[in-house]
Amino acid sequence: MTFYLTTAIPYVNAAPHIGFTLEIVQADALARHKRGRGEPVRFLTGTDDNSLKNVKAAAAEGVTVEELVARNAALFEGLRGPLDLSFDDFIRTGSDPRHRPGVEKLWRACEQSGDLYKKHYEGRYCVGCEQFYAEADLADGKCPEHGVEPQLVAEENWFFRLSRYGDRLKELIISGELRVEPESRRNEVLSLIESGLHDFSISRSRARAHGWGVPVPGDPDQVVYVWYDALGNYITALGYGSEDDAPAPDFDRWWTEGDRRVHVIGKGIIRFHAVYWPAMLLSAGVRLPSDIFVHDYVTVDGRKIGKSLGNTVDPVALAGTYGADALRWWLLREVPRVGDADFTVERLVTRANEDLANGLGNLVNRVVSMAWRYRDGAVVIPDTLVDAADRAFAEVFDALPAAVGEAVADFDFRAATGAIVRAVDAANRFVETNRPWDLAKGEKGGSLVDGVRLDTVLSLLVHACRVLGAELAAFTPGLAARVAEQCGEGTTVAPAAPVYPRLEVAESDRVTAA
RNA sequence: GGGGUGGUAGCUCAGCUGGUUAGAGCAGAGGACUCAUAAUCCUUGGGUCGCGGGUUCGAGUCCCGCCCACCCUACCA
Repeated sequence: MTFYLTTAIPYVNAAPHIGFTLEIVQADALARHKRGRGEPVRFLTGTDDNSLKNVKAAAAEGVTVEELVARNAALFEGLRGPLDLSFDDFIRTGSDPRHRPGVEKLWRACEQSGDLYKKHYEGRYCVGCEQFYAEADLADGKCPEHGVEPQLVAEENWFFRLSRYGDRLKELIISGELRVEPESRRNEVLSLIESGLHDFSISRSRARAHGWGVPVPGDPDQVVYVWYDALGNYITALGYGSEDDAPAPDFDRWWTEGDRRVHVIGKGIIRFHAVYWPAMLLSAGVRLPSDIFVHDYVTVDGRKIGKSLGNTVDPVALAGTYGADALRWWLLREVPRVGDADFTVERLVTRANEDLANGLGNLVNRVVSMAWRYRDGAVVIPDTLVDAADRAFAEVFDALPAAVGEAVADFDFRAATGAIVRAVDAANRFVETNRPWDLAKGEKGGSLVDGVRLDTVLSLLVHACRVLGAELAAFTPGLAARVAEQCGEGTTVAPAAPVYPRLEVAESDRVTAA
């Protein structure tokens, strides 16, 4: 079963923050998990260069848009190493040559379906905000943000007949052909559709876009609305629209004929992904995504992330201090399925120490150490398990891959990582109840039974650690690799060495009590 | 204004279609062990399940109203 996974493409008016990190790590965990199961995976991320917010940010900094976009896009792409990401492809809507032809093709396809039309539009536009305001949103007729009276802008724009597609979208979502997760988000989308869909504007005047963006095919005075443009990245990255209908094998394989086409997005952009985008594809005669997984937001120290709030957390610095595994683990283990999650360095450190250092790390260390101390690193695997408790223990690890797989299939990372932690706990308990050190003493005292028993117990534990290493690979790749390496395979284990030392809150991160 | 989500032990959260004395982890208290990263294991205290009504033999779980937090959205009255 093929999996094509995407993140949303963030606009790059600033460096990446921890909020986007959640999204890309979730997508990465999905990608790694499926690859680990032997499924063909293609994982795309990228940047939205064409947003007007980029234009605004560049102006504020006094640099050209190209410069600003290139610089920040590099920062997003640069998350790869520090966060241990495995995306196969990275698209930039501005500079990537494959994008623009695809957007043009998509436009023409919608046009041919008769879904595009030009309409006169009038509204109160605040130049500072770069957006239109409804009368009701104005304070004393002035922009609430800038305190300036918005100018009355009247222009012709292209519109998309979204109103045509409500029924079909509803049907697709109800039938599950277009899956929206979690369920509460699905219901939200359905009620949004039921409340009535209105055509939406998909172009801006060239002047208002400051000449930035993709010109409308056949109407150079207009620029394609950034959302219409940006959403297209999911297929233009696969070669849709490349070189005047040259063959696009990737597009065929991963999209048209692919099994799963999964978008991972944040709650703020559901309407675009679950309504606008599918409608655009229906219009263009292109297949729809199969899954849209929606996550909520990360707050920091109890507050929404914002540059003006001064509480942005640099994920690269965080990964540098505490490691990619710790950051990934927190994002996947502690962020709830529904509801925002509050990030603090203390929580990151505590979670990593409890689960990874004290739990798994210590387990691996004690097991491998005993294998060396009592057996010189050799593992003797018993033919059959006669003891019921042994069988029950082995069953925990036989069942673990399926349990993790099901949780991941539900996009429930918390449940997936939780299942792993419970297995770790079971293994630590198994050590305590069997007390290998006592068995070793008994063996030394001449008990053959104790010797055999020791082999059995150690082999069960080594096997457990190997399974844990494999299941952890999607979530904490670095740690998982060390576990796998140390636990070896077959009848030997590598020398013992801590796979995950405890973390401490860095001096610079210590919050002074307010 | 409309729609939505959340409000469960000090903290972070589980609790599917209503059903025995409401759960887990962490933190707190006590104990055990020594293979291990002062790690692990066992025991234990702690909750008016936001508030107020209602339906029911029975509600954290359904219905109504309200409060708080957040999200999306809106010129119709």
